[in-house]
Amino acid sequence: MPRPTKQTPERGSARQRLLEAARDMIRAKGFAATSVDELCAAAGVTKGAFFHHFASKEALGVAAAEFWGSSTGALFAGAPYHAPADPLERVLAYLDFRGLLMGGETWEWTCLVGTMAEEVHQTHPGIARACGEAIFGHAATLEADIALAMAQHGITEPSAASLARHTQAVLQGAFVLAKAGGGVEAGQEALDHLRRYIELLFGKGRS
Amino acid sequence: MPRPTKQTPERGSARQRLLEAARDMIRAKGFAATSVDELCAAAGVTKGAFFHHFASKEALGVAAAEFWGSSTGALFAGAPYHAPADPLERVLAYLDFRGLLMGGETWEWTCLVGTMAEEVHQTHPGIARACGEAIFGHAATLEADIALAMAQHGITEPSAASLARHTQAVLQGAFVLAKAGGGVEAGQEALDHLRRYIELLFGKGRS
DNA sequence: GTGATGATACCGACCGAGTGGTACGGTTTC
DNA sequence: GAAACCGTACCACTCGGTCGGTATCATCAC
Repeated sequence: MPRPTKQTPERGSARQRLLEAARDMIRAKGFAATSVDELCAAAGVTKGAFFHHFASKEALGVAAAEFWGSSTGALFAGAPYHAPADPLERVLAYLDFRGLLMGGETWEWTCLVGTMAEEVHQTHPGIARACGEAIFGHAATLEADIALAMAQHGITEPSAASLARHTQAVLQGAFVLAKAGGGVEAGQEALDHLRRYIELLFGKGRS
Repeated sequence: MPRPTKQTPERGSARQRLLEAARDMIRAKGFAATSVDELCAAAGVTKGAFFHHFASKEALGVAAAEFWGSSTGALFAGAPYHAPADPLERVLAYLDFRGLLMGGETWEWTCLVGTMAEEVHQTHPGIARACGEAIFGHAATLEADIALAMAQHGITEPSAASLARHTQAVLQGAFVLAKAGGGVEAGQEALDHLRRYIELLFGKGRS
């Protein structure tokens, strides 16, 4: 069966399994150190299937970044941090949610596109662009709540877009320090500082 | 001539040139994508020389991380940001200095040990450990000034060590966003937020 | 002074194990 | 039966690493 139905492109197919294997293996070993053969073995497919779905290893990298963007997009869209009525509370709840996500092995809770961007930004511009779209696209989903909170508190100083990007910078930095030996604690610590920064920016109080 | 003199172990020698080539090439292409052959060609040495000085490619990675730690250590020790009499001003001057360092191609001003840690944390624990020592060792050099500033302003909330580590988290995150397409502007933006956080923490004023 | 010894630094051909990628045949689905 | 899907065998090449050999110099017995 090439495609189960027309509207659900590839559910559980070889392509899907390859993307999932790539997501996990690249997070653990990096892009260059992940070989096509290993990927096929992990996904339970043959090399013929790989190069049927992806023109090259680089094309898989781009697809993996896009897959990451859409799957995490769905995760965050359905997350409970959107519940609070107050926009600032929603932003702080987002940070708490990111903290809850930090558990298990390091590669399980760190970011695929951050890792890939750091590694291939010079050698594979196409992959780097896809990674950038995932990161800055996710940052953009925070912008509305931040802008609302700023308007509500009469703040204009750093732009909402800039502050949204900064949350991602801190998270990416937290991942690096965690991998450098800081572990989950380093991640939580960075989140604590980011939360304190935002609380200070918005006058320390709530609502 | 094996060694020019006894007290200067390897000045401009093959080992030194290999470490410098590794510093630049790994920052641009990552550790796994940097081959020993390319490294030798860039350093102008043969493969025999490489494996005379380093037992393996992994050993070179460890040595490169240590080399990065000592060379950047010397750079920051001699930097002008230590001049101000006020400790808080020294901390803020450090951030300004980090901003001044951001220029040219991305790989020229991003961090070797952050890049390597992100890539090899799972596959080469020895390299990851050396990277961690470089990062957290550098953070420790900021701790004294931060502690002094905190005492002077009567602040106890986040520990000086934690805040020092956070500066490095923000910097590493800034590098990731820059590589993901944000460029130098993303780096400067993150530094601006970090500076604002510290100013807010210390009561917005100076001295 | 001289020759033997040994250590350090380096050269470069070579090796087996992978590497990304291809060719092509077969099978399944519409 | 066309097209998508996938399996197998294979290819040229590159990878990290090895190994025998050489060149240079310090040391020291004689």
